[in-house]
Amino acid sequence: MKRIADSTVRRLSIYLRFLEEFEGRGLATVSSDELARRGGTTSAQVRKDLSFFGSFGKRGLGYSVPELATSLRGILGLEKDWRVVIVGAGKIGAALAQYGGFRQRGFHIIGAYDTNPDKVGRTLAGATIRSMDSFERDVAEGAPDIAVLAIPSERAQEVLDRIVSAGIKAVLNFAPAQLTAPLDVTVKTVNMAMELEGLSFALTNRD
Amino acid sequence: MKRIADSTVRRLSIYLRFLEEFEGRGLATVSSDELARRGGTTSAQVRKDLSFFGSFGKRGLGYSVPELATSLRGILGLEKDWRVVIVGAGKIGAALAQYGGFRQRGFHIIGAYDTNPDKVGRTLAGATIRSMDSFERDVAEGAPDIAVLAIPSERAQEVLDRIVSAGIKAVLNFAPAQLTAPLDVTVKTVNMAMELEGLSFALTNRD
DNA sequence: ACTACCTTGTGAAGGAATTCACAAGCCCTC
DNA sequence: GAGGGCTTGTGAATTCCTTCACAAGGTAGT
Repeated sequence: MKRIADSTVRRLSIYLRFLEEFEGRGLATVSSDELARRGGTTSAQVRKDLSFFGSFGKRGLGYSVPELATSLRGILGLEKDWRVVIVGAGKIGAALAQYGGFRQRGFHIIGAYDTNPDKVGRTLAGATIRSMDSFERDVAEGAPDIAVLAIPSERAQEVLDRIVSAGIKAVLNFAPAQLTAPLDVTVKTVNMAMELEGLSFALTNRD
Repeated sequence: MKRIADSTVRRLSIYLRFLEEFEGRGLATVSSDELARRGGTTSAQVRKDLSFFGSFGKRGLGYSVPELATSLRGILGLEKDWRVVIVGAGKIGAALAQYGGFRQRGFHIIGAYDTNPDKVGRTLAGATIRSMDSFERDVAEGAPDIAVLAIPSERAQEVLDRIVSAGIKAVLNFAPAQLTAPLDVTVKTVNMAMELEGLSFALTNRD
């Protein structure tokens, strides 16, 4: 398959969110134009995004809401249940663990880790917090698909290396650090400091 | 000034982070190549990014670490102290308020809001949580620059509208919703659900 | 069944961002 | 102070992404 741009995948997420809203309201069909308006893009963009994966609409009519929603869930891999471990049970890790959208979309938290002995043994979103000592063993056994990295940036690369060598191929990183990983491991970084600095830039440099 | 791409601004943030690390280690100069390696980009990209704002290096030598750091702080508007209000004192809002990188980089939380009466009156990161009733009045008085929006998506647009009409020009949104605002208001959205779906896509569609 | 009207799917055009490649400039040594 | 070795700054080339524009195909009404 041709390489799909990151921006395209992000928009598919957005479209799916609207489709689910429409599904809930019982709408039968939707046009690329409606999806575009709600998603802050253009109808041509919507059609082009979808065209990478096939042909889902009916000319003259638009898209069937439930069918397109199902197709998008398939494309995004959301029909599968993903197994997630949270590494770092501090403020951010705990907030994430309790974030409802997680489980709702098929991301199941099967484990949580922290190096702080005070935290080990407590529960977080239904999972018992464990020490990192057992990490590799647990991963071999529980086969998580995704690791959420929520620890201070000083130790982020080091822990990422452990995650990678344990065999996990997808990481959502919240440490404000630029991390390196092999090409077959996908790392997405959510960097609040960077977003704030983007706002600072916008406020400083407007016309 | 020519329009600066979002991606450029994000990279400037990254460069600045490395420069501050180098500053701490007492390094005097750095080349575009070193910055590129650490930032996961190319030396040409680094030089091009900087060239939009001026000429900061010495040919044959590289960049003075403290000088470039100062220049970047200036470009990003970080020499100023920004006044931030947090709207929504739930799990995410609370985690954000306590995030250390905030104050450290000159973002000062001057207020917090929640509609839940149980939460009103408690303190969050040194600020007393207030009811939204006084929001407009408080904004007129305290003149915050940035609002952090951490409420459920159903009410996000409505609250954003209040933020906008109160006169705030920069918003960091954590609700998984596509929001619309006037062009002179900058909205950055951090959408965890979208990032997770991006990982799901990557895991599903790899070669 | 014919016509009028929509909306998709997609090559082609256009625009934006990245990478290339090299002249210009600075330092250091001899 | 001339030459060699680096590294910057930047037009030009390239690659990537978005927008345009329209033929193809479907619906609905008569």
